[in-house]
Amino acid sequence: MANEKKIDCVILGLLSHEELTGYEIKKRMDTMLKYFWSASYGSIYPALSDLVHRGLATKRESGENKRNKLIYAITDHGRDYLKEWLTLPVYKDELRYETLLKLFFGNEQGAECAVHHIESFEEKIEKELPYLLGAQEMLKKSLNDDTAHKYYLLTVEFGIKTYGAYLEWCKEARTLLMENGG
Amino acid sequence: MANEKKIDCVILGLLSHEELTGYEIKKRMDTMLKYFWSASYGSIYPALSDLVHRGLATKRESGENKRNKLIYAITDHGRDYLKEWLTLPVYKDELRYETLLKLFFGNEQGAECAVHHIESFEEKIEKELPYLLGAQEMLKKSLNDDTAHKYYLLTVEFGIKTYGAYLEWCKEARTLLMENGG
DNA sequence: AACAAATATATCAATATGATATATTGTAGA
DNA sequence: TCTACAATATATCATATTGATATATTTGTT
Repeated sequence: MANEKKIDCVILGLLSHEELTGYEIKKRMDTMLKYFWSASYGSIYPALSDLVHRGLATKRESGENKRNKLIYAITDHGRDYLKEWLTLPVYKDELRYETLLKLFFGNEQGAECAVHHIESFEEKIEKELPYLLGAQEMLKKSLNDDTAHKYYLLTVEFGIKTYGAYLEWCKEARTLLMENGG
Repeated sequence: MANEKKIDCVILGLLSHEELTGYEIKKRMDTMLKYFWSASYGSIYPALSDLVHRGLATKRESGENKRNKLIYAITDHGRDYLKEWLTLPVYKDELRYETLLKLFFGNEQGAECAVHHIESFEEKIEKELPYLLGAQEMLKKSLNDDTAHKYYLLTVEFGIKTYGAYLEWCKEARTLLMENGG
């Protein structure tokens, strides 16, 4: 077992907290994990089928409606798999910032264009930061309710720290670009 | 023109600075861009062929050896393409940190395991930071030699700022995990 | 001359994205 | 009650990319 499909691990991780549908898994990722991970439906649904196939998760239909929700739960086997993955060394931490890419090649278009990208980046960060601060406050209060909260808090504080650094950098970068000509 | 293949844009960006072989392109990415972007040979070589096919780059053989290097250069058409992409709004900035993922689900294995991942992360950052600081110093000195250096410096300083924030966070995170039990 | 390391190109199965199609459920307002 | 819209929910697929690997050449070292 080395270099597992990441999507399997994220899904099992989320299922280790609670039973979820594919749609809910996507929502969890787009809110709680969005600061350091993402995935598309195109990987989630096939992965769920595969996990059930391999006995790492179970699928059951909920309710008695026309079209039932498909609710997935982790199995003991799945939990073992997750636990093993958690102990393995991290394979890769990766940044994929298009903003930085456009900036690196910024000389081709000039300072005005670069400053504009930095401003957009800044706005996006400033918009998201309050949610992280809110989450931090809530998690700090409920730290004793659930031992898992400590781990959520850690990742939220990672977001807050890095976002703070981003905002500092934005200011300095704009200054550098606008001095002598712009 | 919207949502271009990123690999095309990175390659054209690098070729806008200088003529390069596929191998050299990969090396540039693994050194200069590694703090915010990466790509594999499996995307670089097919993309180069495609760029030539579309008239955005040219390919020529170098030297008179048995097996010649294939040197690629950007065309005017390619430069126009790059310039247009640079003005378009950023589509996506994305973090993909397996360390944070393992931390988020860390409750499943406990504090000791989580602390270990943080320490590994910390070591990796501490090892890379000196290179960034070295690059910063060099670029600051040669800022007047080439107008592009200002843009390189910007991305290097982004790396330095965020790495600083990471190290601060690592300390705090370890403290949080180790207090009352560990 | 022998050998290792770096240079260089290429391919491909496995993986993931981004877009889209489709249908249902909940709900707010007319 | 009807209706329209948003949210919920599952699914698929062409396209993009990775990670691994194969292969060969050139350069540097002993």
